[in-house]
Amino acid sequence: MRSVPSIIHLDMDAFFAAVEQASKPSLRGKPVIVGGLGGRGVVSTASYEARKFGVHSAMPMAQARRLCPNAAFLTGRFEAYRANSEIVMSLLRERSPLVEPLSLDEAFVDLEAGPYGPALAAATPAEGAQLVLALAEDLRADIVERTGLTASVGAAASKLMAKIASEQAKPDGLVLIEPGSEKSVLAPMPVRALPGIGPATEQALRRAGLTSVADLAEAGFEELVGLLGKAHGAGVFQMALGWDERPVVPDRDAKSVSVEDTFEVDLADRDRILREIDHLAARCVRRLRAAGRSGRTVVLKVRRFDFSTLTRSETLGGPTDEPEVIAATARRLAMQVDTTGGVRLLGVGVTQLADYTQEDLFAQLEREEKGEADGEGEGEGEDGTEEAEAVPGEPAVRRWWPGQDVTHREFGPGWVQGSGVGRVTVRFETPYSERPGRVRTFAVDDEGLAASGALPLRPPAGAG
DNA sequence: TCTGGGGTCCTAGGACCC
DNA sequence: TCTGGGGTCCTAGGACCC
Repeated sequence: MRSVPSIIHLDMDAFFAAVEQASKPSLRGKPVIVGGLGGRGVVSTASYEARKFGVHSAMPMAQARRLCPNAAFLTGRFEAYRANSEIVMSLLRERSPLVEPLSLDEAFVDLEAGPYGPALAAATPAEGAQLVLALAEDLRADIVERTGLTASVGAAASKLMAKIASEQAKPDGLVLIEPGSEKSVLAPMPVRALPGIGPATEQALRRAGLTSVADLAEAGFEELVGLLGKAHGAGVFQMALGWDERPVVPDRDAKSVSVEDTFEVDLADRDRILREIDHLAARCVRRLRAAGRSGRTVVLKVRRFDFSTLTRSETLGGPTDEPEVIAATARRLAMQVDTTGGVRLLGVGVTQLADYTQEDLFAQLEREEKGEADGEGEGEGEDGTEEAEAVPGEPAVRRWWPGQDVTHREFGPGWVQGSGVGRVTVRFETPYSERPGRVRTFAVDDEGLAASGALPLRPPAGAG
């Protein structure tokens, strides 16, 4: 392993919630909870103010509301998260071409491959560590300057230790783990501190009397492989010794594309289930095509009323991106599963992706014979969000969701605080407002009110 | 008001092939 | 008529991560 801690792991602090607080001045310093707001939603991200009340990711939203009733509860605005993620990733790429994003808010960077690589290679370990610290602080400052958001950074000689270090650095911090000190840093930690050890593995290890990383290192390769299986056991043993040679790999191609929906009320009706599968297949295809890819194996996922989950898959003769083919395959798979008692979730996915779209000749031929147009629409917007189901003979009712960006003809840009009983409440403020904005209430069908896009967190250059 | 959505990797059995 | 042994593909499920 290298002698200079030139691998960094960057993790944005409470990313989704932080973007909301930066976008909405009235929420700064207040508990903010982002996630699914329906009856079956869970918390995606809680701001640090909300975490003080015990709210955390993956917690059922109903429980979060009980713990922290005065928080702002918002649905995700992925457009805004993606835009800020791209700014952060571009700042990372200025430091090295070897950037490996793990999600919108997390990435590894190998500084040795970047402009400071030669300096790092020539430095003594002590000088190298100082240089990495300076580079990391510079990066964190750039991120604040460009987005107003804070990031935590870990630096080490391996991905494993860089990730452990960034965890220690949270929030808004920087931690460097000296090369050579890996084993002693890890030893006192609980086994759950190692990435890849979740609740099930923790339990298996606990039953064998292993609770700390030191216990794992002492147990040895043979015992861990016996407890956890070949691959996992070997991996856990290496991690316990602080040994990790995995390279930072940029631009990994996705291996699957899938969409799924949990329904507010379990679905019992077979026809309704088949219609939902058609919707999901159409959404899945839209994502597939946007990525310029096609897939050979179609996967149907069903979660039943009792939360038991199963998948059924079918591999086709060749890759396809035809909505009709994917929908028909998923429907066929659905006919094989017992749905009595109701279905809580349905999902449609595609794997065995082909590098780029190879036209499915059979489906194309079939389509030409029938003279069909492309399967568009499906009652959803371009971004895949669902629109209210159209009811013939009735005007469409507009839906407003908490957190949503809007503009009003008279009052300008703002965001939806809440809506109900025919009213929608809007707070008029932008990321650049110096004070919390004013609140006004409108009829849900107010003609002056319209949905709008997310504003950048920093005013565009030249816009004052 | 119990438990989202989008992924990755691994295991294991049976089919199939040489 | 006491059994072969790999390698690869397909399918299903499970653990884990953010």
